[in-house]
Amino acid sequence: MFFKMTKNQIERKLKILKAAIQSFAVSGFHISDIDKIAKNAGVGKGTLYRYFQNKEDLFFESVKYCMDEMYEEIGKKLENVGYADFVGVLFDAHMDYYREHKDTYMLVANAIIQMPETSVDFFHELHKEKMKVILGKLENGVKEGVVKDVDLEILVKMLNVLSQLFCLTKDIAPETDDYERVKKTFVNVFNYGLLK
Amino acid sequence: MFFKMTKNQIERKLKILKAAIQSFAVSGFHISDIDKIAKNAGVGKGTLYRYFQNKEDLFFESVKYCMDEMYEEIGKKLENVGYADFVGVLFDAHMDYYREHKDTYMLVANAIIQMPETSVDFFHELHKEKMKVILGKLENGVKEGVVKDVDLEILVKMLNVLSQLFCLTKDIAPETDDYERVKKTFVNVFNYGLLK
Amino acid sequence: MFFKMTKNQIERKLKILKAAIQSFAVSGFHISDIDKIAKNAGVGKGTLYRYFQNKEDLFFESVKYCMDEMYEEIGKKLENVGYADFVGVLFDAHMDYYREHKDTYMLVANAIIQMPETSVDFFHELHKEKMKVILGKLENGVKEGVVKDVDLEILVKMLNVLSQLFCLTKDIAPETDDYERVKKTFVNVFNYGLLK
Amino acid sequence: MFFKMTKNQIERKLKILKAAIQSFAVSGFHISDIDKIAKNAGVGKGTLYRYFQNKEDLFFESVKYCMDEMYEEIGKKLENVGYADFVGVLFDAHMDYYREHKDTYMLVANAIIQMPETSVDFFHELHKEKMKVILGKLENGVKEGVVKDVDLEILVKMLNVLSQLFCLTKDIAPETDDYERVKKTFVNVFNYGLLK
DNA sequence: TATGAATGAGTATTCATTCAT
DNA sequence: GATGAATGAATACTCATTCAT
Repeated sequence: MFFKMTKNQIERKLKILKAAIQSFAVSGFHISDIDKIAKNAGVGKGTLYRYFQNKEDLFFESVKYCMDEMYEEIGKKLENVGYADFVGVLFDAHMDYYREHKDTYMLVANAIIQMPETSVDFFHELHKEKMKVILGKLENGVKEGVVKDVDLEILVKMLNVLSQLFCLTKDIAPETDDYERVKKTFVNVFNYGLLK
Repeated sequence: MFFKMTKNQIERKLKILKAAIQSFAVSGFHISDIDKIAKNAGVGKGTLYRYFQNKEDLFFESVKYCMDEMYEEIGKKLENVGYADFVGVLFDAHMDYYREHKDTYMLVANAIIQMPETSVDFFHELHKEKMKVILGKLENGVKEGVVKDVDLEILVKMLNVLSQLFCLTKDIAPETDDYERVKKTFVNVFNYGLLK
Repeated sequence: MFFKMTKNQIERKLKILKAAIQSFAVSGFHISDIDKIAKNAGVGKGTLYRYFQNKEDLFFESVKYCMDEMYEEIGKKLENVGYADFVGVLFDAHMDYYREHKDTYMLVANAIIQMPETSVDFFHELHKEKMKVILGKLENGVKEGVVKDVDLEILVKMLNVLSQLFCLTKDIAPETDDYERVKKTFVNVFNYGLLK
Repeated sequence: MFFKMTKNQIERKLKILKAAIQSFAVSGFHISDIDKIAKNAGVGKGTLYRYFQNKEDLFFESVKYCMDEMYEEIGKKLENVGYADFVGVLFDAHMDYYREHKDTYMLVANAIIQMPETSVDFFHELHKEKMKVILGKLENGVKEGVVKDVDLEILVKMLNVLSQLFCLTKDIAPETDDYERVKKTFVNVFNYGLLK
């Protein structure tokens, strides 16, 4: 929208984005109120509309921003991990991120369902992109003969989806005392399987 | 709400419920329009409000109805299955149900996210209830020494959640040609684990 | 919109229409406020929207209503008039109507200019229709050899437009003391050319 | 507003005025957008507000400018005309101007209706001023005994108003094939009564 | 002096819920 | 009991005007 933004403008756009993320995460797309978002961001409504075309655009940008941040951090934690620990670290990475950025995390997890039809495809593309790092890691595991030769693309989806869902499933969420129990089950089943 | 409903009233309530499910599944909670639901059900708006307290109530009852139907059918398919096939059959059961009742399935899967705060707890309780059948099955497997002694409650959540999520993840949905590939990965990893 | 309206509903619609006419006449289309119109009509905003699709529709219906009323009354006054008096009576009819229904009159006169593109054609058609009575009258005059054989359609427009414009031209409006002076000029000029 | 404007400033003000006229003529007062006007004029919004107090002021100045131009040209065409041709030439002058400056012409014709209350009186004064030339012409006609001694002020208004209205009345507009027919009627009716 | 980013009052329209018939 | 007309709170978005740079 702008060729060049001043430092101030970049900060301002970010302030709006943060307020939007907060609102979308807690209240969802429909209940979120542009007026309140602007107020919380400390800017006028008109200003918000200078930086974002409309509510949908603001929503999409919010989700995108959160995904970028989240997968950046999760990716880092997986960088120097051995394959035996991979599943456990992935699980922890999700849970940690969830604990520290609950709103952000929820927004990403719920995004597709709330998202207006038009953005869905683009969002899927974005998601695929983010998964590439994790995928690469596992492919190396296969080459080194440590990881079974299952369909990795699908596996990654499973891991990712599961980690997310655990966060959303209230009674086994990271706040729970059961955390270790949950993690153990998750890691065990994934690493060694269900059947004896 | 009523001490006794006549046959006619029961039918009427059901007609409203069906119309509501259809609308909520396709359009979600916020976009769904009470007026249209009543019209599609062939009753007046006032009548709808005799049977359901408000929009939230109607939504909750809709989801409940769908869950009852869905887990009844999935439960049946798991009744006489050996443990080695358990994961595969569960997977198929979900996918089959999805294929035949796509809207209903989506409604159940998305319910929590759209649901107003107040109903969330109750919904979780409901979900737990439904999982009991599957849980019982696996517990027998443990007793018989065929299934590993992992935390089954958590395992059931994993299985269930994953099955659902596959339906929602566009490019591995049951319509895809990749169905068998997806199933194989799912079953393999769950039954035998990721590491060699 | 409604197959049948109850007496109450007809009254209600009329109340809204009256309030709308008042507002549109005084403030014009753009400045008029749906909220205030509803309030002045003593109904809720939602009710207004039951009877009229949107602001444009309300505007168009308002103008139509005024035209019907106005030309009905002007038409009556022209019914039993001899050709020698025709121009004078037409002039008076306009001025009288203006005096008693200033708002209405102004609304009709200004309608086309404020009207959204889409309704303009339909409005022109309506106007033509209204002119037919006056036209018929003059045609008889021609047949009877009392009125010159000029292009009557055009003449009618001239007469009509002029009468209207006099009302809108502040310093010669019917309130002015100059009224008789104005009328005399109008009648003289037209008659000298008009009568054989 | 400024004690002295530099050449540059005069040019700049004119550029803004031209852009405003264009916009007001095409879209009317309310739909016209200050932002776009400034952009089309190639200046910043702030600059526009240095030269014109507000939107209303800009509108008024736009109309004034158009009237000056228009009556200057029409006045010229009437300078050396005999009284027998006067009505016809006046009619043609209007029509010609309309054809070549349709937007401008419409703006002048519609101005009063769109104009905010406050400017209306001043606008009427302006209009009177413009009519003086034509009036003087006719007064000479009376002195020379060629023109009837009707109330000339009123006559001028009639002539002027009618000419304008013809332009605005769609199906007899100057573009139409009927133009000659219209003109003949106009001239005949007026002259027959007007000339001794 | 020129600019255009920031502002927020203002407004058409929708839709859950009520209640008179 | 059943109906659907009436209601008005709620909300995204625009645009004239200001003012810091």
